[in-house]
Amino acid sequence: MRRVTIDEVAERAGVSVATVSRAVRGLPNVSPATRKRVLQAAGELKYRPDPNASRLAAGKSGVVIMAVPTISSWYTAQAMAGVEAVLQGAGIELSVTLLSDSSSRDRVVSEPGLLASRADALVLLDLVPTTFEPDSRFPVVVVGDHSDAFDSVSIDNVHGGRIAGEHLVGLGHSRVGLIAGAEEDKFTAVTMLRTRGLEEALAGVGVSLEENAVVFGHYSGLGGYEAMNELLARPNPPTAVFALSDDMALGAIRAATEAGMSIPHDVSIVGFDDHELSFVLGLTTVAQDPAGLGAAGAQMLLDRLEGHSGAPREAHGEVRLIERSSTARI
Amino acid sequence: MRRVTIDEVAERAGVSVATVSRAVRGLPNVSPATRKRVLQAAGELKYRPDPNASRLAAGKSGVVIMAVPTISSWYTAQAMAGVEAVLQGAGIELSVTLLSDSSSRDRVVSEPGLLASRADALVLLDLVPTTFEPDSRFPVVVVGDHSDAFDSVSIDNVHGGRIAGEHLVGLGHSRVGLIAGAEEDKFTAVTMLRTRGLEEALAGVGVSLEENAVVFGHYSGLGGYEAMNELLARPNPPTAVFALSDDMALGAIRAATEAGMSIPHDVSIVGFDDHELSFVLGLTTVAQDPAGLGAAGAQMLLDRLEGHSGAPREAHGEVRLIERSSTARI
DNA sequence: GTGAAAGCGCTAACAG
DNA sequence: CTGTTAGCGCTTTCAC
Repeated sequence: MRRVTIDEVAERAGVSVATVSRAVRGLPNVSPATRKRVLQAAGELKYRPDPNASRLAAGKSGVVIMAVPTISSWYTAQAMAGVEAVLQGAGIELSVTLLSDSSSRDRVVSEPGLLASRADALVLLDLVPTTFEPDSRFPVVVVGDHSDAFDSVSIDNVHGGRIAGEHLVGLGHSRVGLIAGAEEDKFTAVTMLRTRGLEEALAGVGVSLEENAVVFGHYSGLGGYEAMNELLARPNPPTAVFALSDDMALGAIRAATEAGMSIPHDVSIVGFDDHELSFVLGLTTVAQDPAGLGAAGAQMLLDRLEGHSGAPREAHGEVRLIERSSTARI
Repeated sequence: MRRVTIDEVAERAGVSVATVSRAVRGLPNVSPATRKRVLQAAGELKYRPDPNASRLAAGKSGVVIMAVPTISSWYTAQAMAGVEAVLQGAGIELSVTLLSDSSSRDRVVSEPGLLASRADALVLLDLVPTTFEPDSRFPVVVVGDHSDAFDSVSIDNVHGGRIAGEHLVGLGHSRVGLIAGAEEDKFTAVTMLRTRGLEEALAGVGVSLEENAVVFGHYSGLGGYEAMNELLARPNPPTAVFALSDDMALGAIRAATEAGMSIPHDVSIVGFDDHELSFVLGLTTVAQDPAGLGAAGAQMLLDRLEGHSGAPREAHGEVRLIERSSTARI
């Protein structure tokens, strides 16, 4: 597997390395005959340009890094798939970096430039840089959250929370519980925004979200299960529960069922995400499309890489309520 | 963000570039005082080595590529997380390549060397190379499947299928249905092996898996849902169903419930994976740990990268049956 | 349309 | 312990 170099191809084709370089990259200024000869030689030798050499010489890396807070969630996987799809189409490599602990997140958030040495551009999932100044030579896009300084693509989380709340309110519920994400959610405003949306909906009918009707489920199924158990143990349990992710909602359903309640008869549950199992399990939920967000973000990056400059752009993904069988009139 | 080069750091620290190179990489043969001075200068200048230059000069890329058949499944996400964790610990980048269509899979499977130009090593998820010859200079590890030619780490799928089958048989079931993966599963033997395990268990009590008790669910929740509906529409529906993934099992549960059946009373269901929601939803399943597989595979790669040579090694992950509430005596 | 030559920024002997 | 000196393989002016 010794590397076949451009020199060998040049020699075999009887041309200079410069010509080989042009020919294999499809650049102009190569006669059809020469190009054919070069391509043939390259093929016979199984020549593959060394990406590192190319990038070094060309002054760019051909790699974009995607930094994610966690890798094994439905949301992350979807977003990655979306990013990967458009990047692959552009011949760019996707490198994934996990920022699992908050110290590594802090580091990237305050100094995204650290990653600049490893790639041409950066996509941040649910993370927004604080002190970093935009630099036209190092495009950064924020997916899943909003940023004033960088390109970003996100959903309207307040609206998402609101439609969930309105749905519940519309069904006559006034005592609604909230299963929020993680308490130490410092870098994403998601929990906060969705909560605000819910509160707005409740306020519309003169109800407020009680302090002790909020529990945290850490965006996991198990977390949602435990959170629901807590909720049900309260003196005056809610008649409806809004979980900020489908995983948590499903856990909540389980808890309610085990407690002998039937859904939606005894308690209504709304989730957020619309991941595949939600359909299958009949969960009413606020649907979003993280793969679409990722794809849109990657596209913005590509534009920047192609020289597009200008003010930070902002795109928004859709959210909509999908009514299934986990909610009902009280 | 013009690149700060090693020369500038060298000049500022009053040493040669070679010394800077050693110092920043933590190599020996640099006096503490000098190292300190260099690091300081580097810090002030915000120097970051150009990865492409480093890789080119060093003759290696510091990148390993992981090729996956799909990116947005629980299994893949878990495996990626495992790989990423150990690679990150070794300062190696993880680049992900999606091989979504079978032609791209074909290409990689028959010529993994194509990816060799982009990385130091390759981890293949559920894909095993056919014609490619191992090359000590380009380590390849297969995760999730077995290979004679390469290092591999997998689970005993036959055993997994067997314990699921034995569990069902032990509960008195003899008419069991199978929800298998995708029909066009050419490159992974997973479906085949688990099926064989089930058949062995059934054979133990003189029963055989009937042809028309097998349907395909494409490893998705929706697929499992539809597959279960098919199964239930048959003349003599099974009293127990083994789904080759939890996603499909959960879909199957939904289908059965909708059909007015209660689980496990009317029909028992066993899944495979033990992903988080399975616990939450009380699914009896064959547990496996793809993150562990990924981590083990990455470790093997690291060993190879450090010069370990020798025959292909083979590691196995555990599988075990977790009994919950979706199965019962007939 | 094609070639010669000068690097891209860094690492790795080899001296000292 | 530190500096010198070749390249790594490719791209890119600038001549021809």
